[in-house]
Amino acid sequence: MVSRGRPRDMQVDERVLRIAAALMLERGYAGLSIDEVAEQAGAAKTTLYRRWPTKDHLAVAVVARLQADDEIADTGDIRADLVNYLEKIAAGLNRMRAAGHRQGPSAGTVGELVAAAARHEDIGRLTREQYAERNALALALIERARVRGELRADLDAEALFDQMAGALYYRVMITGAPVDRAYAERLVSSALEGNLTCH
Amino acid sequence: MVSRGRPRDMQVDERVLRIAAALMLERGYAGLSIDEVAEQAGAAKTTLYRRWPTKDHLAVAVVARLQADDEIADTGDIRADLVNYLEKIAAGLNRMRAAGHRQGPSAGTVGELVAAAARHEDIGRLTREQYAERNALALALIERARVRGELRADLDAEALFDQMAGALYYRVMITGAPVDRAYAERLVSSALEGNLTCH
Amino acid sequence: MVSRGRPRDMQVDERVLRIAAALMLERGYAGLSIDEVAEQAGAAKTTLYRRWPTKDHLAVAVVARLQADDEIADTGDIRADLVNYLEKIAAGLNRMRAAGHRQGPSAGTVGELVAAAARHEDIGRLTREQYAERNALALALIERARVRGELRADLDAEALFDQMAGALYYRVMITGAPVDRAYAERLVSSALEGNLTCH
Amino acid sequence: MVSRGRPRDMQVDERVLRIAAALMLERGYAGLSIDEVAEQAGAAKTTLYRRWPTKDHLAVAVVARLQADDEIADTGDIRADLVNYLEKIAAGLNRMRAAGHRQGPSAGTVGELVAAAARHEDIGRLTREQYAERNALALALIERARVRGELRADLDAEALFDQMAGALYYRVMITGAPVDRAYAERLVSSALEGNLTCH
DNA sequence: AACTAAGCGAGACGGTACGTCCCGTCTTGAT
DNA sequence: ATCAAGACGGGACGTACCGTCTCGCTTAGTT
Repeated sequence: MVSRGRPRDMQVDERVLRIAAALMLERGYAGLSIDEVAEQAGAAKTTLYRRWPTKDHLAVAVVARLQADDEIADTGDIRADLVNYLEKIAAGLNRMRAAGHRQGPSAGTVGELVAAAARHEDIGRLTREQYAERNALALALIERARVRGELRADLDAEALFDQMAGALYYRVMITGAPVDRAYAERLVSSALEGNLTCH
Repeated sequence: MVSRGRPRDMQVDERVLRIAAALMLERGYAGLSIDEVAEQAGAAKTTLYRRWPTKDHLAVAVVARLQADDEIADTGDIRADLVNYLEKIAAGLNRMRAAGHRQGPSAGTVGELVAAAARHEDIGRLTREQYAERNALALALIERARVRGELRADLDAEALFDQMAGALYYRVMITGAPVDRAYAERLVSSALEGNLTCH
Repeated sequence: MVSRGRPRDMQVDERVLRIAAALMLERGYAGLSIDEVAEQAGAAKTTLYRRWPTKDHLAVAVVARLQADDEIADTGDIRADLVNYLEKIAAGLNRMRAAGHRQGPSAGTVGELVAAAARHEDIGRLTREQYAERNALALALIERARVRGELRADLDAEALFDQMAGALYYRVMITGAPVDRAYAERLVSSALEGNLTCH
Repeated sequence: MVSRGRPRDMQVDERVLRIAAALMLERGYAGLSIDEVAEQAGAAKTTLYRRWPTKDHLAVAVVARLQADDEIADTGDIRADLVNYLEKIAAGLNRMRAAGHRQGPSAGTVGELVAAAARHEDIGRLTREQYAERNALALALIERARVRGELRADLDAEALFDQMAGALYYRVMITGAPVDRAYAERLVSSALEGNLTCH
C-alpha cells in the first residue's frame, strides 16, 4: 500500500507543540486553548485534531515532551542512586509547578493530567504504561541492590518505591511542601533505615 | 456586628450539596453543572454563587463533605493505628475513584480538585490548611509512639507520614494500582521496618 | 380612616429621585439600577418598591421631574406663542438627549419611556393623560387665535399641533437632527403659512 | 480578497429572522430571547452572535425586514402621492403597535428600537442613514412638485416632511391616537394648505 | 405603659437572560 | 490526503438585575 495524497507537514507538529508548551507554562492548563494554539501556530484546527484527537491528548503530548527522559544510573550505591533518581522526578514536578498561576505551591497541571487520564481511556492506559515502564527501571535498580546484599532479602520493592515517589507527588499536589534534593535525601533515609527502634 | 437582613436558608446548602454530590459521583467533575444543580435543588443560580463563587468552590465543598471526619485512634500499637488510619484515607480515595467514568482505575476527580486548588488561591490555601490539620494528628500519633519508645528517637516523622499517605495518592492518581487494607499493611511494614540489611 | 403605623419618610423620596436622576442622566436608562439607587440613597429596595412598583415607574417619575412645567403664554401673537412653546418642548427633549451615551444625537431615554408606557398599562394611561392635558392647552391657544381671526376658521387644530410637536419628537428620536429655536421657527412658518402656491 | 473557510449558511439567517420576527410580534421586545430564538431555529447562540453582536442588533434587523420597501410613487399629484406615502409609513407603524402587549395603543417596540439606537453607536448610525435615504426620496418628490409649480417656490421641504412623518410617529409613540388614511389626509391638507387666514 | 401597625435598612432568594468561552465537527477551495 | 480558514452545533459559565421575601429595629398612634 503506497502513501497517497499530500504528506503531513512535520514542521507543524513541532510548531504546535512548542507553542502549546509555551501557553501551558505561561497560563496553565485552562489557558491552553486549541483555537489559540492553532492561530499562533498558523495552523488550522483540523490539522491539530488530525494529530491529537482532543485537547487532553495534546496536553499530554506537551507534558511528555517537557519531562526529560530520566535515565537511571546504577553506581552500586543504592542510597545515592535513589536520591539522584528522586531528584530527577522532583525536577520534572517542579517544572509543572511553575505552569500558570505564577508559581503556586501546588502543581495544578499534574492534577489536570490525572483528570485527563481518567476522562480518556487511551490516555489513561498510555500514561499508566509509561509510568509502569519507568518504575520498572527503578524496581530493577532496587532488585539489584537486594541481590547484591545492600537491601533486605525480603523487602517489598514496590511498596518501597511507591513510598518515595508517592511522597514527592503528595507534596507537589496536596500539601504544597517543597520537593528538592534535601527532601529526597530525607525520604531515602527514612525509607531505607526504617523507623522502628533497634532491638 | 449584629446580624442583619434575611438570614441564609441552611436547607438550601444542604439540598445543593446533596444534589451536587450525587451528580459528581454519578457523572464526574465535568458532569457537575451549576445550572443543573440549581434546577434540581429548586434554587436560583445566584443563590449558589452567593455561597460558592465558582464551580470549583462548590466541588471542593462537596468532596470535603464526602470525606468522613477521619478520627484517628491511638491504641498504643503504632503499627495497627497507622494501618487503620491509612485504610480510612484509602476508603475516601476509593470513593472518589468511583466518581464518573464508569469506575476507572484512576481517580480523576482527585486530580480535578488538585487543579482547582491551583486555579484559585483561596481553595489552595484552604485545602492545604485542612490537610495540614489532618496530618498534624497523624504526626502527633507518630510522635507519641516515638516518645514512648516504639519508634526510633531520631526519626523523620514528616517524611514517614508523607511516604505512607503519598503512596496511597500515588497509586490512586498515577499508577491506578489498588489501594486496600492489604496494601496499607505492606506500606506500614515497609516504612517502619526499614529496608536495609541488618548490621 | 386614621393613619396608623410609622409615617413614610419623605426625605427618602427626595434622595432617591435625586440619585436616580443623576444615574439616569449619567448612564442612561439601562444604567439606572434599583439596587444601585437603593445603595447610594442608603435606602432599602423594599422602600423603593413601596413607592414605585417597578423600575419603569421610578424612571417615569424621574423624568417627570426633569421636565419643567411648561407654562404656555398667550400674547395674542399666535406665531410667537407657538415658537416659544415649541422651544420649551425642545428644551425638555434636548435634556433627554444628554442622558447617558455621552450626548448622542438620539434621545434613547425617550424611547425607553415609550417602551415603559407600552409595558405597563398604568404608565401608558398616565402619560397619555398628561400629554392630553398639556396638549389641550396648546389646542386652546390655537383655538383662541382662530376665534380672533388670526387663523383659518376651518383649520384642523389637532393636526396642526401634531405636526409641530411631532416634528420635534421625530428629529430627537429618529433622525437625530438638531432641535432648537431656529427649527421651531421654521416649523411654525411652514405649518402656518401652508405650502401650496397661492392662487 | 478570496473567500476562505466555510461559507456562512444563509438559511440560518433566514430561519433566525423569521423566528425572531414571530417572537417579537407575539410577545414584544422583551419576549425576544436570544436563547429561545437559537433553540427554535436549531442554531447555536454563537451562530447568532456571529451575525448580530447583540440582541439589539438582531431586533433592529428583524424590524428592518418587517418594513416593506416603501416605494414612493410620483403621479404628478403631490397631495395624493403624499397621502399614499404617509399611509405606507402608518401601516408599518401600526404593525409595530401590535407587537406584544396585546395590541396597546402605543408602539413600545418602536421605542425600544430608538433606545437600541442610542445604546449602540453603530445601530444609531445605521438607522439614521436608512431614514436619511428613505426621506431623501420623499424630499425629492416634494422638490419635483415645487419645481413644476404645485408647491410654493420658497417652501421648507424638510420641515414639511418632518411635520407629516413626525405627526405619525408622535401619535404612535406618544399620544396613542390612531394613525390611518383619514389622518394622513388631514395631515396633508393641514400641511399643504396652511393655517393662516387668507389675506 | 403596653399594644399594634406600618415603615425601614439589610440582604437572601427565585428567576430570566445575557454575552462569552471553548470544544470538537463541518465545509470550502487550494496544494 | 493535507492544509488554512472559518462557520457551526453545543454546553456551561459567571454576571447583572429584577421584584419578592424575611429579618429585627424604629416610629408613631391607640387603648
